[in-house]
Amino acid sequence: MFFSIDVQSDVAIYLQIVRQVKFAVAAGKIRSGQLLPSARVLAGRLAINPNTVAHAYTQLQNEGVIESLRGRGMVVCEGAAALCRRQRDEALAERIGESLAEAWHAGLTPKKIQTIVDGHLKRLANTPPSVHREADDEP
Amino acid sequence: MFFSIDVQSDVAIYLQIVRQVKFAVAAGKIRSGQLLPSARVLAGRLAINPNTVAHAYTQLQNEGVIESLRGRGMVVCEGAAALCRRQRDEALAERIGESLAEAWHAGLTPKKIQTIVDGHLKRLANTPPSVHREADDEP
Amino acid sequence: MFFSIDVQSDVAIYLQIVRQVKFAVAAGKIRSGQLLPSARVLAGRLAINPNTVAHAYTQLQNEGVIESLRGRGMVVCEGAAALCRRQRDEALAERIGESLAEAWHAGLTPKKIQTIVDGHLKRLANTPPSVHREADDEP
Amino acid sequence: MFFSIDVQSDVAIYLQIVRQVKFAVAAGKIRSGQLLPSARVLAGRLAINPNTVAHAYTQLQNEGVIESLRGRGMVVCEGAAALCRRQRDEALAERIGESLAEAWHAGLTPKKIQTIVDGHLKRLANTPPSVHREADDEP
DNA sequence: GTGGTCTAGACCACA
DNA sequence: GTGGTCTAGACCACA
Repeated sequence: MFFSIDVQSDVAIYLQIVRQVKFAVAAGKIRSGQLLPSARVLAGRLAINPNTVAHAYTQLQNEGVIESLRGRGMVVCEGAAALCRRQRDEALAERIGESLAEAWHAGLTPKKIQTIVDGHLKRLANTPPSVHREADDEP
Repeated sequence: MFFSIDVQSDVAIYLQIVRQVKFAVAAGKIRSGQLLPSARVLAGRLAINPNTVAHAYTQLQNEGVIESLRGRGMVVCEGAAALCRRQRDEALAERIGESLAEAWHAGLTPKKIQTIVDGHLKRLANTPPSVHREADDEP
Repeated sequence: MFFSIDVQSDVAIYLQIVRQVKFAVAAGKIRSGQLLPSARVLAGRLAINPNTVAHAYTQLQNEGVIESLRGRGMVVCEGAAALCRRQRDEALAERIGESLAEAWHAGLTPKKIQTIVDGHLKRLANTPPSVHREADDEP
Repeated sequence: MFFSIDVQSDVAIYLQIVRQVKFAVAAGKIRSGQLLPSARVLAGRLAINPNTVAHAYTQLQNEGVIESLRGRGMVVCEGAAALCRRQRDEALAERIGESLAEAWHAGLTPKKIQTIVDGHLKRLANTPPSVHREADDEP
C-alpha cells in the first residue's frame, strides 16, 4: 500500500524498496512486529519480479530492520524504528552535505547557494510532506 | 593538467571525465577553440585506457561541448562555456533541490533542514573551493 | 528478423543498425514498448560483435528511440514511431534536396535534372519497395 | 580563388578539393594547360595542411585530370574537361538515384517523392547556380 | 601524430 | 538471462 517504484529511475528497484521500507518504518507507518507483504504479493502489486523484492528483503534482513518468521513472513524488528530514523537522518544530512559541497567546489558563492536553498525550501513549504511530521523528529 | 579521476568511485570513469571537462569549460579553465589533450595522452596521464577517454569525448561531442577536427583532435565548441555553465548550475540546483525535497518528504521540519544546511555551509566556508570563484557567477 | 548489414559498406555497422531500427520503428514494424533483441542475440544473428550492437543501442538510447529496462533489455519508447518517421522523412527529403542542389550548382538545367529524376523513378517503379507502403505516409 | 572547404564537414578535406577541382574543370573555370596553385600556396589560402592539398593533387594526377610539369607545377591535362564533365554527370545522376531509391525503399510513394523533388527544384530555380550554365551540357 | 571503428573478452549489478 | 563499463589491441582514413 505504501510503495511506489519507478522502473525508469537509475536507482535499482530493490534499493527503492529498501529505502521506502526504511522510511516507512522511520515514519512509524510500519510498526515493530508488523508483517510485511510477502515478496510474491508485493511483487504482484508493483508488477515487478519477485526475486527483486526478495533481494530487497534480504538486504533489510541483513541490516536488522526486518526478520523472517519461518512460515509466517517478514516482520519489522524490535527497535527498527529508531535504527531507521537514525539511518534516514544520517543519509539525508549526508546527501544535503554532498550537494552543497558540490556547489561550493564548483565555485558558487555561499550567498548564491543560500539563495538556491531558500528558493527550494519556500517552494517545499507549499507542498504537503509525504508523511506526518513527528514531534520526536525534532532534536 | 586539470583532471583527476577516482577509480574507486561508483561513478563511471568516463562520466567523471565528462563532468570535469564540462566544469572546467564552465569555469573558463578551458576556452572555446582550445584543443583537448588527445585521448591517448589523457589516458596516459590518468593511467586509464584510451578507449575510456574516447568514450567520454564522444559523449561530450554528442552534447555539443566539443567537436572533432579530423586528424587534429577535439576542440571546445563556440558557446560551450555558456552551455556548460547553464548545465552545471541547473545540475547543482537540481541536486540541492532533490536532497532538500527528500528531507522534507521524510518529515524533517524546515527548521531542522535549515540547521543541517547551515552546519554544512559553515564547515565548507573553511574549505578552499576547487576553482576560482567568478564574479559573473553572481546573479 | 528485420536486420541485414553490409560489412563491406563504408557506412559503419553500428550506424547501419541505428538506421535500420529507426526505419523499422518508423514503418511500424517494431512498436512502442516492444523489446528489441538483446545485443548478444542480435550480434549472433548478424555474426558481429555484441559491442557493436551495444554501440548502436546506446546511440538509439541517446536519441530517445529506445530505453533500457534494467536487467530486461531495450524497449522502444513511447512516441518513437512519430519521432522516427519525422527523422526519416526529413533525412530523405534532405538527401534528395542535397543531390538536386548539387546538380543545380554544377550547372545542370532543371529540364536535364527532371529527366534524370524521371528515369530513376521509372526504373524504381518496377522494383518492389523494401517495406509496405503506409497510407498515413501520404500527406 | 575558386575553392572553399568546410573543415566541419564529414567529407575529407582532400576529397573536397578533388571534387572542386574536377567541377571547376568540368565547368570550364579552369582550362587545359592552366597551372593550378602550388600545394603550398593553396594550403596557405585555405589555412590547411599542405600535405592535404598534395594528397588531393596526387589523386587528381592518378585520375588523369592534372599532370605535373617538373619544376613548374601541376597543369590541367588535355581532355580533362570532357573527362570531368562525364565523371561529374555520372556522379550527380548516381547520387540523385541513390537518394530517390532510398526514399522509395523506405516506403514513400512516387507521388510523394515527386512532390519533394518539385519543391526542391522550385526553390532552386530562384537561386543562381554557382557556375554559368553551358549549352554543351545539354544532350 | 589524430579520432573512428571494430573485435574480444572481462566483471559488475540487476531481474 | 540483461545492459553498463572497462581493458587491450587492431586497422583505418586523415592531417
